[in-house]
Amino acid sequence: MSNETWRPPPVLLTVDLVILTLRSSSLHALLIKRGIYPHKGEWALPGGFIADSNEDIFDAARRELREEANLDATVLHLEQLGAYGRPDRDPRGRIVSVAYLAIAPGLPEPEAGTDASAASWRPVEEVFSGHVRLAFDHRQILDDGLELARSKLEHTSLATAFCGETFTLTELQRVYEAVWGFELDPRNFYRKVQAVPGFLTPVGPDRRPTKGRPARLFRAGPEQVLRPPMMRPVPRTGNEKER
Amino acid sequence: MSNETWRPPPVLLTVDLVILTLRSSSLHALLIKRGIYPHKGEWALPGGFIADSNEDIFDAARRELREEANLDATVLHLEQLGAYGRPDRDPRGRIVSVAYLAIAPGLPEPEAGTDASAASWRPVEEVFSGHVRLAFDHRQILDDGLELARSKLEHTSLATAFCGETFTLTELQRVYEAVWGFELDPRNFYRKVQAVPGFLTPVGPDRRPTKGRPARLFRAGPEQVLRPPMMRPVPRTGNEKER
DNA sequence: CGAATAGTGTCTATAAGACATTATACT
DNA sequence: AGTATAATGTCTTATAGACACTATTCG
Repeated sequence: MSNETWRPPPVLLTVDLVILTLRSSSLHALLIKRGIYPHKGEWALPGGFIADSNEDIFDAARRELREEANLDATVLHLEQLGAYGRPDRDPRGRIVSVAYLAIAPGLPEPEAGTDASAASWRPVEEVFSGHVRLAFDHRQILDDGLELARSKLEHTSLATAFCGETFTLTELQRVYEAVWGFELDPRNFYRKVQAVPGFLTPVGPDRRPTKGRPARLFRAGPEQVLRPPMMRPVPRTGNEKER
Repeated sequence: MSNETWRPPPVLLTVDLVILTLRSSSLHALLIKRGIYPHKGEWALPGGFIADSNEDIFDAARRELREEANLDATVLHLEQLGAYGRPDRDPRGRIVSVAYLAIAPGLPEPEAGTDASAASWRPVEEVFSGHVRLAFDHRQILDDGLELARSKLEHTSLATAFCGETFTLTELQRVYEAVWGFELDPRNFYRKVQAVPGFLTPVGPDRRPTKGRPARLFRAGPEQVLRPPMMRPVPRTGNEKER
């Protein structure tokens, strides 16, 4: 169907980042206010073009994470979400974006990056139920990133990526509650996380002081895959009382 | 970091397809023997460049599915696997591939496509345990596609995409067994699929004749998400008797 | 001692795993 | 009748969900 002289059309490649973290027990995503032409002034996911033809896409994601969010990718969870390539997604031309999901523990205040006039952690609940408009197809990407995070919380140890090096059971429970949007029973949560081999490793005799009884500390265990899984309480998607 | 005149480097975009089907109760993938330069003569996933700057990536996957595998994408399950963009993955230059996973029911014999000197369904077991070399990073892509299929069999109705319009419980069980590589107990399988609301819809009084008692027929039900999930018997990954 | 938070047990319902028998068709 | 395959029940074990009390620290 193609002849000998046909050459495939070149495209430009960007990476976009869905960076999630917990701030005061609620889920936040890092957004930037665009400082340049397409969608200038609108909120968008941090990201940018690959730097040169030899830059690996994953490396580009790490670089953007550092440049735009001032986060060290070597200690962060970072995984690919997918490629977004609708032909009309960017007015500048054919630009395909490879999106990454990053999970950050702490709360380093964001810095405005190169192309951003502002960067800030926004509650995802506000972005969705409120009416924050996102540039390009970034709403879709954020949505997909959230669903991936929600899903991976069930059967992987991803939740620990939201926590620091060590954490308490209550902190871990807050992660599940914030990402899933459900309150969990602390007694059942306690029983379930303890029952998964390799999920959590107790840390010495140290305890974290609180207003009440000090809490035991844990760190992420060796197991990446949770069996049995931590299942989400209710529906995953819409209708299920039917049939 | 970039100055005003800097322009991002263009890349070329391909789509590659992991097409899975069942042939005589064992899992097969469609592979082509490359007929042109890079890795000529080696086995590879079907795929090709996007046709022009206005072609949507998903449409390109559908097109390749038709051109290279003679399959009608409108009735097939087709979903994105991810983007593969290691800088050295293709000797022709910077070529990023967006991989798709396709699930086909029937057994239409493949046709050699444009750039392929041969196309054939190969048992995936042979590709992995045997030593079929795959071109580019296609082994990785096939691996990822397989794992996605295995995983989605657990909590979605993807298994029905391997079957025709209507199917028997035994046929559906063969899908799970072939993809997971485990034999399942027919009695427990029967109980579990029946217990998931919306998974299967019985089809009239029709039965499929066999050598023994004729089997009831079902079609895929309305529910895409399986609750409770059909969980894989053993380990998902390596070590779990520890701790 | 009272307030605050952590840590744990028990009972019940639902789902999983192992296992054997009955049903319907064909020859 | 014999063979082949489908359909289904029961018992036991594991996990999930609901729920309430005890433990440790601080002021």
